[in-house]
Amino acid sequence: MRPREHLVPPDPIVVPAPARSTYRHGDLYRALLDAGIELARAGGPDAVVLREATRRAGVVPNAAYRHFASRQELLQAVRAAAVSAVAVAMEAELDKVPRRLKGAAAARAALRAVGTGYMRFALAETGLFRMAFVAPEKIDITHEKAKTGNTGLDPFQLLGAALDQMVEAAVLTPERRPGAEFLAWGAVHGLAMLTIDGPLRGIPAVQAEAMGQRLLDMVEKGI
Amino acid sequence: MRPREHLVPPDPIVVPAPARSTYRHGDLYRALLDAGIELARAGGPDAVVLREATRRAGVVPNAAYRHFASRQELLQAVRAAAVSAVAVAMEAELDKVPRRLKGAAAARAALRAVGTGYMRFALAETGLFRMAFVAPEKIDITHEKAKTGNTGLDPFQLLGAALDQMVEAAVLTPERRPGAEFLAWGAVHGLAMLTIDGPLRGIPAVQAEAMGQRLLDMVEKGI
DNA sequence: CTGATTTTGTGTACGCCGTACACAATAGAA
DNA sequence: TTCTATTGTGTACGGCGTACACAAAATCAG
Repeated sequence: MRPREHLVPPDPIVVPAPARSTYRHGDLYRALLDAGIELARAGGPDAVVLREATRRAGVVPNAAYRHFASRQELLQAVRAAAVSAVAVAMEAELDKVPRRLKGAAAARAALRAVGTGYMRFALAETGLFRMAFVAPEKIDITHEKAKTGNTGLDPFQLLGAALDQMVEAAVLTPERRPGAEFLAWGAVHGLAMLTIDGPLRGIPAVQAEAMGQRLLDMVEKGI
Repeated sequence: MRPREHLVPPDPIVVPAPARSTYRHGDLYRALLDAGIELARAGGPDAVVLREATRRAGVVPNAAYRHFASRQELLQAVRAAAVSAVAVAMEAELDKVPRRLKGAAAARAALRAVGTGYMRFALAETGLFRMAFVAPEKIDITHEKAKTGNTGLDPFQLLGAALDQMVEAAVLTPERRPGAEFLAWGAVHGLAMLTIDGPLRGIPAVQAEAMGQRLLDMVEKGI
């Protein structure tokens, strides 16, 4: 828990206050989560301000504490939603893989789809992407349902499945399989970071895409 | 500029107050920068709290504004120092490369040294590493002197030099050279992030090292 | 050397944040 | 219906970044 700059409320104009009639809100948990997601989408993890979320839900700041023990807990919930969105983006790319592809070609295409989905999500939803992969408080490799896409798999599992497929198709030897997700994930993740935050920031989407494909070539060849 | 949690001062016990005798501090800029570096080392970017830095320098909060226009500007200075430290870590690995190696072997060893230095720094100085590569406010690919190591090169330039060496040694074809730093950097950076913040966090140093070398194999083979 | 000027640190103040604690309004159970 | 657990409110605190007016000391003009 560290302090942070003070700020004009993240978005003071939009969503002034829903104006509640009943004393009870109805679904404050959801409202706060949604507000948090919206804030994260617009400005990444730092923009997820508890007070602003309650403001948008039309409720007093402390009301949040009936549903989240702390800001950190709200952040975790938003994070889970962001991770889930990444999974959905991957699944979208996987769906584009032609069904007619078999064996090695299909396996390669699947791995590429997973990587491409990841990269595209990073570019299209930068705030949520950053939210998804900030340092969690505690190590949670737990595959909670809140983090999955439509297939019920989270991003890590989707990647693992693609790699398994490569082993089956004999594109990847079984000895190289253990830990391979970290090589692939790491490579793609790093490039994504360079593109959204680092020296590659602001390059045209076409070039970013090209660089992404080139990196996937490298992974495919070198993994 | 987003808010952040409030906190017990990052380290309330240590460094209570140097207790100044003269009205002027002497070198407040340096003192604040050093305090900032110390804070970053201990807790990453979020731990760099302007008020705490002034506290450690034994000065009133606003005094900082005579040397930094904002907290953000202090952060930038700390960041430059962190980047410089990364360069030094890379140079340390480069120095270990046996002088007798020539041509291809030397080039490969240099690239590996750069990557290894990066990874090791990430593990050994996590706070500074995070500081070095947080999203800068503005794109600054500027190679300022504050960011270089002992050779006068910053991390990016050290990597570039290693890749140039690979082209000279004909390990890397000239067509593949442009943009190659982003592939290599991205891959290593991503793995570093997974290791310090992601699912690989907390794994024994030996395993982390092994994974790093495996990733460098992949880069070497696939770039 | 002396007085004016510039630099650098101080004091006070504001609004924002996360959050603790006591209290009020309501919904659901008995 | 009354009792009780839940959920939202009011008030308050301390920490943060930072604006503005002021004070001390170093620097410079004469």
